[in-house]
Amino acid sequence: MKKSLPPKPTDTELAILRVLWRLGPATVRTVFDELNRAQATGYTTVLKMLQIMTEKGLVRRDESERSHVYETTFSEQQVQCQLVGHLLDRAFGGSAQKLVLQALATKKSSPQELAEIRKLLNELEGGKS
Amino acid sequence: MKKSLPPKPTDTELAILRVLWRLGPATVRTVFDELNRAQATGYTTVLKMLQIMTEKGLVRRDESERSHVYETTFSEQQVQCQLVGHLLDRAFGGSAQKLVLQALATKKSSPQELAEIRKLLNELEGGKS
DNA sequence: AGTTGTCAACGAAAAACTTCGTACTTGTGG
DNA sequence: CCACAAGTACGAAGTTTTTCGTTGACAACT
Repeated sequence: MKKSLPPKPTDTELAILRVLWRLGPATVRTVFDELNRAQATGYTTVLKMLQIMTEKGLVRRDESERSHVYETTFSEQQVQCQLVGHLLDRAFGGSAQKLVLQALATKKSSPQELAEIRKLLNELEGGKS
Repeated sequence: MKKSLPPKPTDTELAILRVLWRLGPATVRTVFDELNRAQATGYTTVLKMLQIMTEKGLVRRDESERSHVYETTFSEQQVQCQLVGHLLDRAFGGSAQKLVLQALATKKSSPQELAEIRKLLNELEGGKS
């Protein structure tokens, strides 16, 4: 079974995807309003982006209503996986360890977060078959 | 004290930076040869890229010899930090934890690597001031 | 029927990135 | 001095990404 992988989204596309992940299926108007909380942008710009993203397969469109409703094709995790994989190859020579160390060094994490990571670490080490 | 941060390199630029990190200061010819091991590309293309990267401040150029010698302006770690920070903001809502978990899930790491990570984790938790 | 507001579609322009041909320079060997 | 090899500079074209103005459709309201 062949799994179609998400094309790597650009930064702008990612910003839109993040809105859709947060709000669920939404119209251009909704995405536009939400996006404008953070950054000024034109309505037709968002519309065009969503049209292009539809062509690329990043989102799907329900045209049954006059205002089309867009939803993401891939889960947030799928895309994150894609992006991490890309960065891993391009910048870290494929070493997840280096990336992780860098990430932990880059941004302080709370004790809770560190505990979460430790937990996963235990599973990975312990659950070794 | 103003810290000049590296502009985010594109994928192509990153490929060149990686050669320079690996080999140290090098001429266009050297970078070109090295790059062509993996992917076919033209000599003047590499030259042009290095010229542009010089303008952007990603590399510096020693023109004292006829064949100019290029070297990176920023360390591999500095750029990795920049890229991780970028991805963190754009795709993970700033949560290093999520990125780490994703990275560990994306690619299997060896026990040694996991141990390394655990070590850093201990330092971060223990070295709490 | 006419006006108004909302929407999708389209195309064009701008910006960023990538590639490479061509021209000019300089050093080397004949 | 001439030809050739290796190098840099430059500009142009191709590609991708981003932005937005304009147009036409459609519905609601008067």
